[in-house]
Amino acid sequence: MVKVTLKGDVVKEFDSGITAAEVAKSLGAGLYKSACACRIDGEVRDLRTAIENDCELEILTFDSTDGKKAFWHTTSHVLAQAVKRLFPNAKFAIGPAIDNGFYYDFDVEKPFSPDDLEKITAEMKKIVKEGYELERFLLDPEKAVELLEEMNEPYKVELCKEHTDKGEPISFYKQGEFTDLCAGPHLMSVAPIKAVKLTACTGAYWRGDSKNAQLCRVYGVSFPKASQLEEHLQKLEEAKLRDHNKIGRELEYFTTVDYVGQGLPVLLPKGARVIQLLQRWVEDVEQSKGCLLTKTPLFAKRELYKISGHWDHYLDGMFILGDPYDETKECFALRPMTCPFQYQVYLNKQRSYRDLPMRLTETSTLFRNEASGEMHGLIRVRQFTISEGHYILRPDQLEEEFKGCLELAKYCLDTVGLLEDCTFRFSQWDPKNPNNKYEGTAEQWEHAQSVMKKILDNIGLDYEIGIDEAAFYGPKLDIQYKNVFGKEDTIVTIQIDMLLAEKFGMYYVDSDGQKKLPYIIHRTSLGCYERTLAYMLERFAGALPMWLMPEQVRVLPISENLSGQAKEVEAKLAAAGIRVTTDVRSEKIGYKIREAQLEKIPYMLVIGNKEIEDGTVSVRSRKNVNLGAMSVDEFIKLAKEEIDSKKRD
RNA sequence: GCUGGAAUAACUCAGUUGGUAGAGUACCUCACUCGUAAUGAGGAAGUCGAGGGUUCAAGUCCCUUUUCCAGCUCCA
Repeated sequence: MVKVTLKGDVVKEFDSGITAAEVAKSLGAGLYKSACACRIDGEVRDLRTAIENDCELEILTFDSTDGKKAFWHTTSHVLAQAVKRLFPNAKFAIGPAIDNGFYYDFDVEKPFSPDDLEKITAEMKKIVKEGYELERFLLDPEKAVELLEEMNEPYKVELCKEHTDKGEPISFYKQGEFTDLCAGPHLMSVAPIKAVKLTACTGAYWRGDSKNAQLCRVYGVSFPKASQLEEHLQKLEEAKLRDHNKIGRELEYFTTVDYVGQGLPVLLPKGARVIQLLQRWVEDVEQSKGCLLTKTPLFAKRELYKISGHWDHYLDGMFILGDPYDETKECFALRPMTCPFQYQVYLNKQRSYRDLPMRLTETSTLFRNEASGEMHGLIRVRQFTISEGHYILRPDQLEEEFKGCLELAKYCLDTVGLLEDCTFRFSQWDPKNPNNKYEGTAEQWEHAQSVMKKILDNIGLDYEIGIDEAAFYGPKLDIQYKNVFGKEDTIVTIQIDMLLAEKFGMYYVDSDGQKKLPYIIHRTSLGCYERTLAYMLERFAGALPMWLMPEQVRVLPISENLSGQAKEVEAKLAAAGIRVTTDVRSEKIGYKIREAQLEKIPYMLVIGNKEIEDGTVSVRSRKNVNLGAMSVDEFIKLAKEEIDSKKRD
């Protein structure tokens, strides 16, 4: 007998060797029916797992993350089965569950067309109806490779061979005529997959390496109920309504022009104004934290980048002015980073340990020649402006200054409303990086990373580790943000650099009279303004916090002949420092309100004969709330409070 | 850079097997002077992204190219 501890610390006894599925069945037919996988002593397992020792057992349904994953993973097998039936020559790569569904990579002669996807979906539905049970079986590594070779699956053979040296048996899952190499866990049967949608068909490189063959990746999502699928698709549609690339254009924050070029958005007055407001605020915050503002050139001779290492590591990413390979002529490059420029400020004269830390910051426009497929709205562009700082410091100051940088970034992100959705990534080097990406020795890297780890752990920060995500000169703490499509990018980065100071000969004279190399922190406090604006537009669906709105208040006279009085109100507000306009057109009040609402204007002040008699304004907020009549002074007080507090929804 | 999708009026989109361009909104004019998300009438507006080709005839078919979108790779 085994003792199984269930949810709520309920302990039940079963015969040894009972499967998790049978335990679920004993607990209730409903639970058994909806069970997707289980967790045994904290580890996610297959429902077929036999229980031979006392353990804690949790039955995972579709409501749990891991239950969903098993469900979606099984759906990816159904997808593969359908593809095999319709396209017998397709070769299979991998087909995992992801955060919002699943995908499967196929090697096919021609990528699937939308038409093909429909046919595949129909075949999947057929397979689900056929209701196959999944069977799991184990093979010795050699036998497993043999089977996969027999099946003529070269990618699977390659995957399998990686595990053969461990000597452990290799697991397979079989449903009907279809067998796949797979670690699981999986559903007991394909029958519960009632609703399936294949959402996209794109290219993806084998093993994520662009040097390898490009495969055809089919994305999809599935649910136990059709209504859940509909709800899911509805949510995706709603998310798209927040897409900055859509509303940023509609609300006239930015536009793009064919003949200007890719990745070169044109900021319209509203977008330019928000960025101006952000920049002024960030510069003030930074200076209040002891930062010194610099203004350095936007481009420099090739020689500067040779010292910094950018010429060797980043040439493809730079815009070059001149022939990079003609050493007899002057050649310039637009700057992709500020570091080597800002170091010149430090190098301007001899520095003492007393001068450190020296916190340099700049509102810095950068140029990066991104590959043509990379550009995306305001999130990924070829020219952007970032608050970029370099703190030059003694080793003993590293921890405190690093913490200061993190506090600054968190403060900035919190103020603009993005912090709560951020995640942290400790980006480390990969000694096995095949492209010789990293400068410095293994010792230097291990040292820098262990120092950074200690600092992060002391702070108690919850972070993920990103291998091979470091900068070429050092490890990073990246603050990550997801856009409305779930794609993650870095919004803020703080980096520890123990290499570049030496390259530039940046010394300080220490208290013992010796010349020593400083450490450098590369940091941004709010990231680049274009990207931050994009995320804010998505986060607030265009209704930015009032302190950043280009137009904060609109005065709406009920009829055209009251525009004189309305203009007086406008002047009063403007004098109080509020950004305000008046809609003097001869339109109905409902029409004017509708327009102001669609433009997300925080407050609308309606003025009719009644208000003029009472000396008041009728205040309506963009949250569709009528706040009633109040005096202009009262409203100014209310508005100023909201602006000064940088309040956000 | 790679894979797939797209580009028609300022915007959102329709346009059948190839037969010569259409709606709503916005804009302009006029009337209305209005009470919390769309007043009515009229008008103007398109080299169908660009270039080439097939054809008696191309928005529609083919090729090239630019830009936009999703994904991969890369990256703030």
